[in-house]
Amino acid sequence: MLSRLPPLNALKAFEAAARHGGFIGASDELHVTRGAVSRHVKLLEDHLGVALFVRQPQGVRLTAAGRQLLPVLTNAFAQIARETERLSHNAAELRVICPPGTSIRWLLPRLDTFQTAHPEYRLKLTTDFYTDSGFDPYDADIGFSVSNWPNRASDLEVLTLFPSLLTPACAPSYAHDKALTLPSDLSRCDVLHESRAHEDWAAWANAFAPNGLDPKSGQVFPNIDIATKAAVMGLGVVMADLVLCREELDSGALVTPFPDLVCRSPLGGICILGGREKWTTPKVEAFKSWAYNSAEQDRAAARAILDALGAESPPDR
Amino acid sequence: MLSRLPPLNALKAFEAAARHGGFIGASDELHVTRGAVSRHVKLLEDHLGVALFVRQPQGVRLTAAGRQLLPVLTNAFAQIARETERLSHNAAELRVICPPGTSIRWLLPRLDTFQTAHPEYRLKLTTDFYTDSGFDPYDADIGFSVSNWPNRASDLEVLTLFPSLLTPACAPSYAHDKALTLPSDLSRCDVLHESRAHEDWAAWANAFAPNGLDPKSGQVFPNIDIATKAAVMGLGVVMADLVLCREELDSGALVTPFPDLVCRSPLGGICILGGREKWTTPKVEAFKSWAYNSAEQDRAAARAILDALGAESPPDR
DNA sequence: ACATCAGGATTAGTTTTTCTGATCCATTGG
DNA sequence: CCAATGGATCAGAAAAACTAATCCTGATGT
Repeated sequence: MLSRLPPLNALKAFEAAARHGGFIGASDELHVTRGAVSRHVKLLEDHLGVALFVRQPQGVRLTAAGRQLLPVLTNAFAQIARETERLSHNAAELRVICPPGTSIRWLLPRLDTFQTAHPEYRLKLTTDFYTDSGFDPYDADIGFSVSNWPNRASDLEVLTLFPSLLTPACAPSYAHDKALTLPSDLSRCDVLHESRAHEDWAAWANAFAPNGLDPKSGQVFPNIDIATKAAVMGLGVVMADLVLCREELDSGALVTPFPDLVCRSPLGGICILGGREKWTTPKVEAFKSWAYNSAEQDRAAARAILDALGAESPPDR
Repeated sequence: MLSRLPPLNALKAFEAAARHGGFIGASDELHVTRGAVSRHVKLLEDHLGVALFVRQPQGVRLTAAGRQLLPVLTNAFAQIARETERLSHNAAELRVICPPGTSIRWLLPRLDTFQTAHPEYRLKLTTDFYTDSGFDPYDADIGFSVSNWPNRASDLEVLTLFPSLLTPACAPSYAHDKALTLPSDLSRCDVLHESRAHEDWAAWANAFAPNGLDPKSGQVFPNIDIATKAAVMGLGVVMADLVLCREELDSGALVTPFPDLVCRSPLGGICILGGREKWTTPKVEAFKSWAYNSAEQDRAAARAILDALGAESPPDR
């Protein structure tokens, strides 16, 4: 393809002029003056060595050559326009995947501030764990761990938003009924789980109640939001994330029988995960910085709790 | 199509870069520096709001978006290149139609001077009367009359090269044998015709030998060249064009029994005919001016003959 | 470990292109 | 005859593209 193309802008001017049947229409469409269109067309005619328009006082008429060239250009430009628009449109879409619990308890309540801060992006949230539901992979993933992101642990970037601090929680009446004062008392309780695993209970039990309870026992709920609501309704003890359950803890709907026995989630915390390729694109950058700023309160709260406990744990990046 | 297109030169730069897998290859192809390509690509990426390349120290790699865009552009540019090249190629071709007699006796002997004067045009000569043998009509027609040009007498331009002057001619021996001294002597002769019509004999007979001979009698040859050669061989009397038969007349191969009885051809003369649309294009203009200049001698000769006869006929344009 | 190299990014300054805005010109319609 | 339409043209101004030099990063080679 050694420079066999005529000046492309001249082609564009000709295409517009031919389509409008005159230079004025083209100049309106292209937002330039008639003279500019006239010049472009002449340039193209000189380049090709063939007249494309017959000039008449009433306006221009296409020559045979012009009639042959027009549809080719219109078609070629349409193809280009279609594809570039599709890319732009795609680029303006910010596809985020976030599991239901985190969505309901953290992301969704804050999302409107992102939309107002970045109206240029249309955010598409998927709460399934991994719907590989599209041509194109997701731009970012919010969640507890790397495990959500399908088969690509290598080129993955991570930004932690806030640590996940765990302690058992239940309705005040339930704590009273079960007379919860020691971790070992939990063996008398109904343990509530979110679906995915039992790592949270296992980690806490490992730290504070070795052999005191079976992490695999108890009822399983589809996500942490429903498990927490079940605890509020007095169905048992949930392993509460101090950030995600702050509302219930603040309002007294849930109480923590062992407020000093707090452990970090083995999953590390809530973070944003993303493929390296897209990690520094403007839209992901915008989302990351919005999310990180939105989590500032949560990080502060977690820091306060850790400090109050004597801070034996170093801050994470 | 309201300006939905990205900067076209940026698209071209991207396409070349993507095809070459690097900016250096593209800069070679486009004959610009690497920086220019880099800038173009960045401009396009900014315009689309999406990265097309992943920059790495070893070079660039296409992103998913770039991979999607590349084939569309390559294809669109190829279509444009194909059509514009076809038009250019066509434009460099000068298609001339000229009947065989005029071709052999006037055009062909002079054609090489046109090719050397205008090597930028490839001349394609067709000696059929009207081969509508192509997508595109002919650029010019050389011949006696308007009649060759198919069904388009209205938007037709004409340039006369030289007038056609007619007088009977035959081999010297034939003139001697038949003792030709008066036009009425022709009734004893074999009249030789070129194929197309008998207007030439009819016109001459009408002017100088009313009722003296039957213009429809005699032998018919496919073109004026063969008819003339037949006359040279002593087969009869041909109605000779003083320009087209000058060689035989000068050499004495043919003689004119009635040198003072010259009439103008009813077909008017040899001219160039052309459609109005192409009449002033550079290539037709070049051909016209070359042909007109090449005919200068012939016009002078015709003028001399007319002057010698007393010039009762006005010069034609 | 250090120099070197390849490939791209960046930037200032220059060249080239393109655009404008005013002016002309030919035709057409009232 | 005059105004309006549609294009051509030209000088000056604005914008874009290009160059050339330099910087940067990771790979390579000794």
